[in-house]
Amino acid sequence: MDRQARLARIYETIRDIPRGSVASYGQIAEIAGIPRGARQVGWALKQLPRGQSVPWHRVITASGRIAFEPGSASFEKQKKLLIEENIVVSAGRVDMHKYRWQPQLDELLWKPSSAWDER
DNA sequence: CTGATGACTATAG
DNA sequence: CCTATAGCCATCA
Repeated sequence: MDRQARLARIYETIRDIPRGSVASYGQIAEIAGIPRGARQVGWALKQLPRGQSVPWHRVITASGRIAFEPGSASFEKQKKLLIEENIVVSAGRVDMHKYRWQPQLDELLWKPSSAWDER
């Protein structure tokens, strides 16, 4: 799998995170078929062109923290986006037990689920 | 090829 | 909770 394909799979997986839920870098990597690729997910998001429809803010660390340095512009931006979808962010942290995305098997097998809504 | 880097993670103290 | 340590792995100088 080349770089482009990996980037595409990572972005697609993140697009599947429903509004109001979050996922960890490692979780996204696994679902995208890249075991132990947490750092690659972080790298992919850093490469993400602005204006792309990828909910990058729903990706946080496995411990429930926003990966950016607290107080930084990026940190505040992500916090704002999370709060906008009613996710509680306290001290830069999110309750993973409460908000962690738990995809069902059918969601993973049938990705373009949104396509059904279109017809 | 080599070593450094980092939007990571798990574990130990 | 915090620090240290060790894995991890694509990418880049």
